[in-house]
This record gives sequence, C-alpha cells and structure tokens, in this order.
Amino acid sequence: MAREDNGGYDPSAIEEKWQRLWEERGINTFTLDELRDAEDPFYNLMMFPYPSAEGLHVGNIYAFTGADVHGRYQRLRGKDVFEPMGFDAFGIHSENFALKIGTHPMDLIPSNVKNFTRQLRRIGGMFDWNHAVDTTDPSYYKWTQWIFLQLFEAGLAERKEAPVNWCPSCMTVLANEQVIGGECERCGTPVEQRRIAQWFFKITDYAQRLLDNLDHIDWSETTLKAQRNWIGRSTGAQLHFPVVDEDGRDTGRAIEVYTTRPDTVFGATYMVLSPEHPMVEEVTDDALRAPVYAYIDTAGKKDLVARQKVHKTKTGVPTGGHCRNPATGERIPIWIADYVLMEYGTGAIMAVPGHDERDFEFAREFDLPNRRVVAGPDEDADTPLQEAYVGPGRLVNSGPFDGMDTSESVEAVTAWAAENGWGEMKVNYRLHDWCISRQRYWGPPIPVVHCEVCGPVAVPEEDLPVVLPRVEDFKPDDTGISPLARVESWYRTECPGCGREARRETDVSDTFLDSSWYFLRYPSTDFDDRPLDAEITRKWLPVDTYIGGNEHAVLHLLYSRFITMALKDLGHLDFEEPYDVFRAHGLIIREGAKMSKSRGNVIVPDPIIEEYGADTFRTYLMFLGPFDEGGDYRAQGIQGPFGFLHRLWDTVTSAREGEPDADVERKVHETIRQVTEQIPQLSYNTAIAALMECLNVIRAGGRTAFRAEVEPLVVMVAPFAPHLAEELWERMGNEGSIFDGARWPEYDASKATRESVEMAVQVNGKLRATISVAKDASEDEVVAIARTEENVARHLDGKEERRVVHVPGRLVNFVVG
RNA sequence: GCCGGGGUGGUGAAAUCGGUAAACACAGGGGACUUAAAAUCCCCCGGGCUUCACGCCCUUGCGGGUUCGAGUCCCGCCCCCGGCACCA
Repeated sequence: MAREDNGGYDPSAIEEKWQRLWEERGINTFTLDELRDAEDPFYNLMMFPYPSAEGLHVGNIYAFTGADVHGRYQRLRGKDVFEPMGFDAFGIHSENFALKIGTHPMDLIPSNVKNFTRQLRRIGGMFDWNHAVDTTDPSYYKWTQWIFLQLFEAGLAERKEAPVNWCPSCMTVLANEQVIGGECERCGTPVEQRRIAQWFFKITDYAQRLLDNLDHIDWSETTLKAQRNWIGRSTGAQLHFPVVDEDGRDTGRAIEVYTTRPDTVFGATYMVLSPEHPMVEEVTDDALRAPVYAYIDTAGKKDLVARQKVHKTKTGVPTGGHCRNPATGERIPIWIADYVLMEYGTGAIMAVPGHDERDFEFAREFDLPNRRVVAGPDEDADTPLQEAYVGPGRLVNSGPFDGMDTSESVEAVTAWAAENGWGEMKVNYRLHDWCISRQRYWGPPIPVVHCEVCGPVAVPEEDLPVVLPRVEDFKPDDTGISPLARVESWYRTECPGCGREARRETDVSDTFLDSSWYFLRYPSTDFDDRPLDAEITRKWLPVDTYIGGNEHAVLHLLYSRFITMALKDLGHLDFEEPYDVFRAHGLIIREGAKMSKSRGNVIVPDPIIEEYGADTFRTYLMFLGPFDEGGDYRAQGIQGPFGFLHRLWDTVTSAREGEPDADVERKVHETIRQVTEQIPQLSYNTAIAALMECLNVIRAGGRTAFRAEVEPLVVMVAPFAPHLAEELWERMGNEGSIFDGARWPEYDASKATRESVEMAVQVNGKLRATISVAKDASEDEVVAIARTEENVARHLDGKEERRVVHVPGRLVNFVVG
C-alpha cells in the first residue's frame, strides 16, 4: 500500500496534467519546418516494440525509460531531440497469436497499437507521435517493398533453393523457434527439412565491410564482439584433391576443400562430402548407390536443428570413390557424412583425424586410419594419439616440413600448395546470406511477379504497394506454400514485362526487413511520395544514440547496417553506418530469474503506475541496478524512490528565498558534477543515489531549504521524473515547459571546494585513524598531524620506521618493521 | 566446448588510473514529536573478541602471487546468468 499523501504531491493529477499539456502544446513533437530548421539536432532512438496483446511489459518500459532519460538529458543540454516511436507489428508472433485466439491480425493489431500508445503516453516518454510508424501500414510497407526492389535491381537479391523446417503432420513450414527439441511445437511430430526456392539478400558480399566498420563505431563492446563472432571471419586455404579411379589415375576432376589447417594436409587420411554435395553422385560406386542414397535421404529428413546437435555419434557411409592426397600422393577414400555442412566452406573437407576432434571421432567410429602430423611438447612422430591433438607444436610425418613450428607452417604449406597448383589462401565467413522469404501470411508481399517467359520480374515502383489482401483463412495449411497461394484472384496478374498472364510471388518478407530501415523512415514520415527525404535525412541521420536490448546484437543490428550500406551504394544515403552510438541495456529479472509466465514472476506495470505514478516507477527502474547490466526487481524497493520524490516535492514547495548555506551549496555542486558525469554514461542508479544524498543534506535536521539550493535538483531530476519536475518548475514561478525553459546546471568548482579533507592514516596498510587536514597541507604537515594521533603513535611505538607513503588527499601509510 | 557478463551485508547494490569496503536504498531495531496513527526528523544495523569507553581480529566465490597497500592487477580453480554451437 502506498503511503498516505501528505499534502500536495499527487502523482496521478500532475502526470495527467502534463501529459495533456505536452500534447496540446506540441512540446515533444516536431513539425516539418521544425525538423528542417532544427539548429542542434539529436536523434535519440530506441528499439520499437512488437505490440503484443498483453501490452507493454516491464522490459519495454525499462528500455524506453532508460533511453528517454538520455533524450531528456540531451534536451536539457539544449539539443533539439527527436525521439520517435513506432510499432513492429508484422510477423509470425502476431499471426500465431491471432490464430490462437481466433481473430484476424488486421483486427488484432490496431487494438494492440492503441493500447500500447495509451501505455507509452502514460509512462511519460518524450515521444514524437507526429512521426510514428506502423510496419503493417501500406504507407510504410510500400517502402519496405521499394527497398526489396532496390536490392533486386542491384543484383543483391537472388532466388535459390534452401532448406526449411517442415512438419509432416501439420503440413507446414516452421520457423526455427517453433521447433522444440527436433519436434513440432504444436503437435510433437518430428520435424523434417525440405528444400524450396526462396529469396536471399546477399549480405555475405558485405561481410568484410560489415566487419571492418566495427572498428570505427562507438558501440557496446559486447555487441561488437557478438557481431564479429557472427560474421566469423576465418583464414585458411582452399585445397584441390584430385578424384582418382581404382588404379589411382586422375579422372580430371577434383574435390575442393576449405581448411584453416592446411599444414595438417599430410595427415588427411580420408575425405568427407556433405550429403547435399553436388559431386556425390559422380564419386559413388554403382554397388554402393543404395546405401548412399538411403543415407542422404535420412540426413535430408532430419530437421535443421537436430542436424546440428553436437556430441551425437557420428554417422556416414563410404562412396567407394577416392581422391589423391596432393601432399602425400596417397589414395584416400571419400565418405559422406552429415557432420559436414553444405552451407560452410565448400561442403567438403579433408579429414585429419589426428588433429581435429570431429574427424577423430568419425575415424574411430568407422575404423579409418589416423596419423600424427603435429607433435606437441614431449611428443614425437610416433607418440600414439589418444585423442585429436589441436595444440601447437612442430610438424612430423610431413615430408619436407618435418620439424617446422606450427606458428609458421600454415603459411609455408599454403605457399607450397600454391606453387604446385593444388591450393591457395582463402578467407571464409560464417555469415550466411539473409533468407527473407516467409511462407506465411502476416507480412509485406514480396513485390515480384513470376512469368513463364520473363522469369521473376520486379513489380514496377508505381504499382507499389502490393497490398496484402485481407484473407479470412490465413492459416498455413497442407498445400505447404504461403496462404496467399490460395487466393487466386490476388496472385493472378499480368507480367509487367511482356503482359502475359503471370503469378505474383506468394511469400511475404521477413519481419527483420521491416525493422531494418524504420529509423530511416521516422524523420521522413511527412512525405508519402518518397521513402526518405534527402534534406531531412542529411540533417537527422545517422542516429546519434541507439539504445536497445542485446538480444538484437546480431540479427537486427547487422541487417540494418547491411541495408544502410546497400542504400548508400545505390546512392540513396550518404553514410553507411546507421548508428553512431549503440548502447546495450541489461535485463530486468525477478527473484534471480528471467520473468516468464510459466514461472509466474511477471510484473504487470499498470497497477504499479496507478498506485505510485509513472515518475516513481521510472525512477525506481533506473535506480534498481546499473542500466547496462539490468537488475533484480523487488516490489518493496519502490518505496525508496517514492519517498525521495515526496520529500523533494515537500522541500521545493516549502523552499524560501535567501542566500544558500555554503556547505549545502558545496554539496549541490558536487552533485551537479557527479550527475552530469554519470547520466551520459547511463550510470543512472548512482546518479539517482547522488540526488538522494544531496536532498538528505539539504533537509538534514528538518531544515528548510533555500530556493537556489533546490532549483538545480529539480532540473537534474527531470529526466527521471519529468512530470514532477514540470510541476515544480511551474510552481517556482516559471512559464512553459522545463524542457524548453531550463538549462542544465553548470558545475562551479569554486563552490565545490572544501577547506579540509579527511585522510586515512595507516600503519603497515591497516587503518589506525582518520584525520582532517587543510586541503593544501604539505606532506610534512600531514605526516606530523598523523603522528599526533594516539592510536597511530601506539602502533609506531618501538618500531623502526622504514618508509612513509603519502597519497595527497587520500592517505598516509607508515611502513614499520 | 567456445564467446560475453557476473559472484561484495538480511536484500537491491556502491566503490575498478590499486589507496578509509559496504555510498544510496529496501527490510529490521530503537528514539523524538503526537491523545493516537500517518508523515517527518535522529540513532543502530557484515561477523567475532573486548569494553564505561578506547580498541583488536576477521570479511568482497576458492587457492596462490605481486605490492607499503588488492574487491580492483597476475596465475590456477569453482559456481551462476546470457548468447553461439559439428563453421573444418
């Protein structure tokens, strides 16, 4: 239960009042002219939410408040802060929810958006509602489709076959997250993989640039690391292994392999092809076709998740075919195994069981030869291999390279292979092309028409948007293709190229495409004839600060970087990195665990805001832990900020005129220094603690404050508790909004200096006394005072003094023997 | 397995160019004011020993090390959280 209100501070009344005034007076919104004329633009971006039926959760509010605090701080520093908000409302999430409750996403989303908007206003964010976006609005996805066309025309979109998860019982395509332990989330049937033609964006063409630019952008270190790992650059060699017949003669064909350890080629005792490898048929003996095809069939049916399970026992079949190891000249067998992935490298490997754990395991399973070619310390060429040795050492059993250290062998062997024409240096990335096709309903239709004569043809720009039709039966069904493929009246069309009857693409695009460019759209929502206005975009982009969850460290943040780069290359933008600064925030947990419905530890924000007010809730969320780490939510904890804001109210509303007290003024200036330093670092919890401490000093002993003492406090608390600050600002006799009228207080060092400082006195590193000395006291003076302390003298008595350590302003340490 | 981030009082947490560990706050205890309650203000609040008091010892996951001095740096472990995971 909230404490009784003690006279004046009535959060619900003043919050209602200021939310109304902000809107009536357009305090947080920009007109087109204001966007054009802004003198000191600051684009403060946060990750737009998916508008669920449950409404805003605490995690959303935490993230938005943290970002809003930053925006409001910048505004008080005099910036023109643009802080837009929108809704990422397409996608499988909404679609599944609509299916579950038996409604249509086109009915569901508007009511969810309405509810979210209400809640977002209620928490007091500085959102510019004049520039909101909704990804499901045709006026938005028209331009999402336009982006597809830009990439398509630039050759950055291509259609190719790729595996999808397929539930044979539901007869439908499943997203990876719908596959739980290899089974369909809905019916429990084991999931298979199927291959269908899908659209891909060639993000891999940009892999190196996406990696290189990470060195120049100011992002959270953890996010940078995640992106580097995801791009996964590795250097090695591509080697050619000639295919030979039963007599060892070259067939004129070769298998290409990629390896990061070309120096272990002398230990390659067999080859492995991925089951999808195009040369499987060619190398398989007639006698072995039946088991080989049976194996490929089984591997193909395994779903994509199960296929990637580590530590399962290795499976595979021999093809009967052979290669020649180009380093040793040996004839080695070719196998097929699903531990080799077609998506990485060349889809084929040279197996070196002595020095690769997976190959070792496979060789043991199938009794294949194993040879040591690297000797570690205390090992030699004949030391038996109990397990794969992957450490450093020197080459052995490696012909001309025997004795060479592994620190130089990769380079040396690659050079040798190149000289002899069977290999070259090669860089590889783990990053795959971005599959944007979804065999679903709730997304923007991919703007392509398939014509029997012309092939896939882009929908002309003037025909955009390709509007998603309202289809009552949007459930994926046993046709196995997109629900739109059942709507003949929609997909039957004319080829834009030749005019013949043609068929629209019936897949929709990935939600990540919607969100890959929303920040580009916000400042240009005043224009419906272009996706982005050049002048406005030049003024406002790139984004100054982007704050969001690290769960999007790779996908969203990488895709939006890629789209930005591509649009730059196509002449639509003059920058290639979308966000100057990105900061990842932490996660709110409860009772040490992530909040989830199944745990029953979810916090419903509305009743808390109802009871304590948005200002208290915001301040508490920012106080409960460091913003970049998150924290543990405890219902009791809100009492701290609640009492603090109440006391601040009482103190300010009863403040008198007059000269401030010097000690109090010093504390105020120390606080200004600290808060001004900590807010930009997102150290909100300690900034709030400093404000509390300052108020405690101002109020000590029930003292009545002077106005000049509390005024800076009102401004500094405004980012956290904007409504309260507005009201107090007005009551102090100011006109208009504090965010327009106030300036962030300036730290004045002369007002913050102390005449004396507290210093610690140690003997052999143990604290024996604290002394108060003049700020500018010399070392001799300080040491002399320290000696006079009784407890210090006692510990020095009878001991030989070896050294005195003096750290000015901090401590004195007597080292005695 | 790999890559991040952590481990500090009853609780959320402060303090990392090495320099008085536990700021701020919650919970708890005591007091002032009050007919009473609320609100407000003051005091106590890591463990142990001792004491009128002063004081002493121990304490930042564990074990070593460097240093006048280590929560902070180095070496070796343990545990928790998040992400990736047969990437050759």
